Amino acid sequence: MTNIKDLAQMAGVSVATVSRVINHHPYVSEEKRQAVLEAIESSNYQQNINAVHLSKGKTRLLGVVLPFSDHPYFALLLKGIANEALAHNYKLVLFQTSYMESREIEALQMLRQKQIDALIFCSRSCDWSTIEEYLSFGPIVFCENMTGKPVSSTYVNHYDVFFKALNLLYHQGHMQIGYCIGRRQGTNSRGRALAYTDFLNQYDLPYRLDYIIDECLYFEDGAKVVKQIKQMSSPPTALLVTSDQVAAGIMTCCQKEGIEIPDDLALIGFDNQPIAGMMDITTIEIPHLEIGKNLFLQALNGWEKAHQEVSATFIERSTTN
Amino acid sequence: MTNIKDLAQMAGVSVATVSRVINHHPYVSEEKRQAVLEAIESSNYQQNINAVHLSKGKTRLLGVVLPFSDHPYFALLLKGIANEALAHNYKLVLFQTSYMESREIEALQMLRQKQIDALIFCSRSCDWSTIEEYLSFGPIVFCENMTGKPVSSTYVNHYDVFFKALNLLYHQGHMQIGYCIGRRQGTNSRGRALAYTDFLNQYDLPYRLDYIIDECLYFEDGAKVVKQIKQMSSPPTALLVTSDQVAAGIMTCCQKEGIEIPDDLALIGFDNQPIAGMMDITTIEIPHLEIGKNLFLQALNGWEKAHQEVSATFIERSTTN
DNA sequence: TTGTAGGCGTTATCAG
DNA sequence: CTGATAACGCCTACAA
Repeated sequence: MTNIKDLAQMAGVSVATVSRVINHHPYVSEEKRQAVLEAIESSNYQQNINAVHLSKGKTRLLGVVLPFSDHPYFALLLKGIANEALAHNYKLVLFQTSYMESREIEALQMLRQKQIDALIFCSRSCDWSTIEEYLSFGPIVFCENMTGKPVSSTYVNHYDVFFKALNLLYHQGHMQIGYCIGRRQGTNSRGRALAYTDFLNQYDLPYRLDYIIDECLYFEDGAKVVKQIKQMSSPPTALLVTSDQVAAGIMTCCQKEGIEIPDDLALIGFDNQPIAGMMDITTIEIPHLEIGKNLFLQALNGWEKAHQEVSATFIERSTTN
Repeated sequence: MTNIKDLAQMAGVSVATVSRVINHHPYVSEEKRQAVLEAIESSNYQQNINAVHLSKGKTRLLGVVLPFSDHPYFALLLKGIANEALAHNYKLVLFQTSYMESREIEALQMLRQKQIDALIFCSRSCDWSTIEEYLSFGPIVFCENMTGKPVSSTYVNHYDVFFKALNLLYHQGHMQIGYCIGRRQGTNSRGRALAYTDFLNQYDLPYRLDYIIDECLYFEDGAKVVKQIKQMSSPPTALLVTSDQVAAGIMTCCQKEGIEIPDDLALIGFDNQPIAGMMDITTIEIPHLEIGKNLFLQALNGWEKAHQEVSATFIERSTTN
């Protein structure tokens, strides 16, 4: 492997000059520049990026923490981040955590050790106190409302969105509304849970534990939901489903089981994924790509803390009355 | 940021000794070890990983090239790789290419610049001649049959699998068989195309261009397929669909359109994804996780070239006769 | 415009 | 067992 020292010798200049032409610095005579360029060409020179990293203290590597990449929500977030990273010549290091705290800590460690310049948490399991220990090692940004904390965040106000959706169903005549969610933990899920209880209180509706169905992530989870509903003596007449995939699965199963949609069961999905369009599912669109883009930019400008709320759009289709 | 020089001073030893205890080398007196450990503790020392990389010439970073991560096939491959990477304390750098050659080349460049130790191509667009230029910079492994080339590969014999599936359909009485595929390019797709034409020739069946439907990747693409089929004067009676997601989409649309499955249209999916189980779709199981694991191991043991064929399993369910 | 030399933080070799 | 010291390859004052 030839290095800049070799190049310097070949071109009859100093290493500094070689470095200058490599990094497109001004103040290099055209003559020497050509000599260096020629040396690079003929020697098949390749910069050792690790040396650059060591010297500069930066890697142009950005960490992305997410539980799994095969769920459309995270896959789209990832795509949004990746697009912007590409534009800024950054690469992504992926941390698939399965919600395991230990893997999140691995990511934080890499930040601490300077192997990545910044870190994006698309979702997290660890406490804020854990995060706090690593704040000084580089920018850490979040896809959940972190207002008040000394970090940046881009998020959807899930409380609001949920509350509005519930109200909408209520005004369509539904008194028995349930919801399906991926997991109960997490800021976003808790925001939704709060909206749900607040909604129930507002209209003096009973809180029914079995109206909340969790671990709903994929299409096939729709089967589980329908099965559970069928066993209820007084099933919900409407369901808020936090993923269009699951909503589609529910719809498919309902057809088999003879449950009419929306008459027997109204459905509101989330994300406005293509599958929702195809199956004509009422849904709430979340601008994943935009969120991903913003997360990246916040990570890039780590010093200026900001909290950006993005809005969701209601898209009415045939699964609501 | 304190470094090992500082530690050495604090502990009253040399940097070499500090390095030894950090790297758990033998031959360090317990006394000095303790001194160093204390210094590390009190100084909140953190190793600068970039310096280690430069010194060792390795990064414990592995590149993974795939077109998109939101497709179950690639997401599962990725998961398999990630699992094994975790076990070996490697991290993954993701290259989402959208089949763009330029991004594949970025990945190859990172290998050349030693920012990653090895590279896995889950799918590729670039020519072998391009790959060839980078062979000397580190292990490159493929998820397609690369027998004869000086690299490692783990793959499914798609020709065989396709041929067998077609024969099965034929012996169930189907003479008009079509197939849906993600894209026409790529070794795997070409293997399937070849199996298809060989099959047709074997039974002297006509080659109908419109029986081959490409760009079928997601559930929602099923709508497109059904629409196309409905327009044909003589539609296929059976369809080989290279993704269960798409097969499920087709099935869903067929129900709407009153097309009976399997009587009007038999369906064989691919991958044995959960959705296939839920919808009782006949499918061909591919051991993605195992393939991912093997790809990782091949990348790790880059010097020994190997080509491993993994087998697929036929799972008969209700979408075939 | 150019070159020298020191620094980035570790690892590893080689004497002792 | 331990410590100098030379790599690793590049960047960048600083001096010329």
